Amino acid sequence: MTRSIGASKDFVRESDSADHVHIVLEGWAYRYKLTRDGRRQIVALLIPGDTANPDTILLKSRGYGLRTLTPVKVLSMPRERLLVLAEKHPGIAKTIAWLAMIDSATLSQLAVCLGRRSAKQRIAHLLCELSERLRSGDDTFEMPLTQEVIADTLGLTSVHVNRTLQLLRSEGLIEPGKRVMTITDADALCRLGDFDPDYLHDPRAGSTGSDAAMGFEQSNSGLRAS
Amino acid sequence: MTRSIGASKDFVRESDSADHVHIVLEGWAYRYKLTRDGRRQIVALLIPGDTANPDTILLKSRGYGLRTLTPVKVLSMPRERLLVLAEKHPGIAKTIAWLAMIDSATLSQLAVCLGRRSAKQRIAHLLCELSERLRSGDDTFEMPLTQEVIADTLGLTSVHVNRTLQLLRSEGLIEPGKRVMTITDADALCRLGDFDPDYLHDPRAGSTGSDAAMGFEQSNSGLRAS
DNA sequence: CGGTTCGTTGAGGCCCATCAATCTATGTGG
DNA sequence: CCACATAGATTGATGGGCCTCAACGAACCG
Repeated sequence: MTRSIGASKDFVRESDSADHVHIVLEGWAYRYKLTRDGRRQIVALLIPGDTANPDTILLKSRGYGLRTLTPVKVLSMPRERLLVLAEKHPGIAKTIAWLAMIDSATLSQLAVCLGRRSAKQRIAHLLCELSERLRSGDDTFEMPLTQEVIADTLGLTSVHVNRTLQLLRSEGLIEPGKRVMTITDADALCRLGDFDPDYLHDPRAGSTGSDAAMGFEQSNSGLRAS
Repeated sequence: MTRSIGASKDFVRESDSADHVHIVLEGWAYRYKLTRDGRRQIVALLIPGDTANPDTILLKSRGYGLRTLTPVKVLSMPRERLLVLAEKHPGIAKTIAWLAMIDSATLSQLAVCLGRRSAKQRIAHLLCELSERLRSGDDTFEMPLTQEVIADTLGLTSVHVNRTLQLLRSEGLIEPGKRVMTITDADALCRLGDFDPDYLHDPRAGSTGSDAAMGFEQSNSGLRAS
């Protein structure tokens, strides 16, 4: 059920049949889409704990690929088993829906970045988001992202990412290292990137006084069951 | 439970408490997000049948607003009632999850447009998508979209949208009219926009031979119940 | 030690934003 | 019915952010 995969490996291709849901347990990966002319847009960066393809549970989407950045350990579950579980346990069904909704919210944020922010702002926003999601506590965190990966995430070119990173460094906001990023001025970076740290913390709305909601399990990790 | 709203009205603001789910029954609307400096990114165009805020069911997202384009009739349901229904009826729970996943898929497409396509391609893609979603059959359809709305959807300015529309017209691909759009050369437009008509037709994956899946209701409209 | 990936730097140019003005259509009130 | 206001479409001029092409350096690895 769990699988170890090397770095830089496509473990789901666009053409694959979408019959398994994958959860990243260790390492980094990403979800991406390709245009006909070969350009790439990374649609989600996946860190430990993330569900790589939440929509596979109900959709024959097949519209994207999944690729590892580092060596990765994934938990893979057959879609149909999840469907059985979801039917029997409302808590699991709810968790699945919740994952999809988190995905939507994250993608909306990405759309704002891609559509309405400058390169500087996009990078600032991405770094704030990663720092937040990794909960590094420290302002320094491992970031195994190639400049080209950053570019394909933010709709830029690697050349321009390079120059923009240097710009941010020269302004004292960040200090990039090898596979490591240090945020020197978190406040300024958040302001620049128009980053709202709350949008990730969306607690489940279910627990606000509704009897119905109380019937659901409150665990955040309904999919971790073997 | 159903409400009629005039044109160009915010019926949900970013700051509103997110306690109702809205389904568009008639008219056009959109979901949008604002940046701190006042720029706007439209994150979803809503046509009759669309759920305006599927994520509200489980998330206290509140990160976007909803605004009408034309006079609109919406069906609004309290979030908590949907939670109760979802718990009792797996089919409804599944429909809710399904809506969220469709939303993700659509947003992924948008991200590709915003990140990796030229203005010409973005507009071509949008028009192909609208034509498909409206199932107009005909190549002419009502399209109550301001050039500024198109711009805010595609991450452009209205000025550039104007010029690009003229360009597409001069190339014989489209024929814009007042509140109406005619697609003159659908094949060329799809090719230009790299449009895949299948990505919208995602049938539910549940019905492919799984006993578990068969247990779910197959209706596409689990939310239309009063 | 040669190959490969990734980062870095430079020159040049285009796509699209910005600013601003004009024009049209629509509607509104007197 | 006309004067006026407003929203949206159109057009021009200008500039800049980012892309493209290209070359080189640096780190890593078998």
